[in-house]
Amino acid sequence: MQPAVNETREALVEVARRQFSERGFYGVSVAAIASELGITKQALLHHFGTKEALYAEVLSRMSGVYTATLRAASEANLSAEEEVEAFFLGFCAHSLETPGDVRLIMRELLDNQERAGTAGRWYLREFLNDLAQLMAATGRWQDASEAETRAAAYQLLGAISYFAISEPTLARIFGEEGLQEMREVYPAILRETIRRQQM
Amino acid sequence: MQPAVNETREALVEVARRQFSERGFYGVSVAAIASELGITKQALLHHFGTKEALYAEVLSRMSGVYTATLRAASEANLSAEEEVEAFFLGFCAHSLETPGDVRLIMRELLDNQERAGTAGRWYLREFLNDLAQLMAATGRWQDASEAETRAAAYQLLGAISYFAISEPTLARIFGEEGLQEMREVYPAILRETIRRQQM
DNA sequence: TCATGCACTTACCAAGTGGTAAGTTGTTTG
DNA sequence: CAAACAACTTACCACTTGGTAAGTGCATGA
Repeated sequence: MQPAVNETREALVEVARRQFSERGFYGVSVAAIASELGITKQALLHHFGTKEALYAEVLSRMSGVYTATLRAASEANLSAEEEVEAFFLGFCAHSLETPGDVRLIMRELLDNQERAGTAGRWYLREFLNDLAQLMAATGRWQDASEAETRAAAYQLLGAISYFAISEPTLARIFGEEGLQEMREVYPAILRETIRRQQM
Repeated sequence: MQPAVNETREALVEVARRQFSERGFYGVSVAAIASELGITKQALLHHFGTKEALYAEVLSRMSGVYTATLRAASEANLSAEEEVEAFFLGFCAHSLETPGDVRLIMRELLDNQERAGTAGRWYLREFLNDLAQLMAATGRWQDASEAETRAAAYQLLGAISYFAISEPTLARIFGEEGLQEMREVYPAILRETIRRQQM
């Protein structure tokens, strides 16, 4: 067994994840990541070889985020409808709580055509298929086409993600208290949308 | 009158808009923008002074995008419900047709806390208020709080935007034909969501 | 004891960054 | 004709970028 996998390496991935989510791949330098831990950039390159490799490592660990909330929603013996609702509300809670994850994924969606192949089409395929399959088990979508089911799922995913990354901007527009109000009502509005979608 | 406002300057803004939307502020160099037009970067700086100023110019011209679709939806004497539906469907069509605009705004949402103040809180405030006001005129939201109405509007805005910027990724996951299917059914699914939201 | 290897450093490097300075055109205008 | 101006150019600048090379110190193990 390997108890302390590698402290510095783990710390680097953690710092990199935060910085990449805040400023994007091009907005972050390896030196900036390393210096936050008080080491030189060459120490970082010693561990990962290239900046791309570090980014890929960060991204690959994100796989868990989506799938974890999907799995968390299917614990009790719920109906498919309840499971779908539980997943999206869980994903919403996670996104508002940890917006960095959503930001990172959003940036990857924006960039991965340019810097293509970094993480391939990654994990998202499996996740989207799982989600579509779950929704297809509900009465509303069992007779719909795959594309329709995916479109419906993607709508909700997008609504949640977009709101999560917009918080700083919304805070500037409506003030901190205005944003807070929106944060509070958002899950209820979302649940309403989900339920109406299932009718 | 000034007929040809300034050809080079206009061309620079156009090229910059495309490049910024594709690679983001940090991913684009002034030299890259200038060289696409066959001029030196100093010619660009002659026109705009700094990279930031050029970016601000690009962003300020984006104001029209949102508000134009809002205004386009309120031409005929439609009910508030129909107007809301017309706006979101129009915005969806525009976003799928011209995803560059949506990408640029999405990048700005992600970055504007870092490079704060570039365009202030910009035009989005006015637009969101107009949209919320329009929705507040419908039966569904006339008794709801401002925060709830805004949350509902932002949901739909997010669903559309997220889908529009995801096209390259979705094409890689589901193939070009899989994406095409989603593109075709998306407006109908969206309209369904809007109508159910209004019930 | 000596060799191996890991984690890390200092010292570089070429390429690229945004930006300044000082012209060089060609056109317009008094 | 001369001054002014816009629209550029070439020549720099200091700085940062990701990455390489060549070590240094230290622990482990034969």
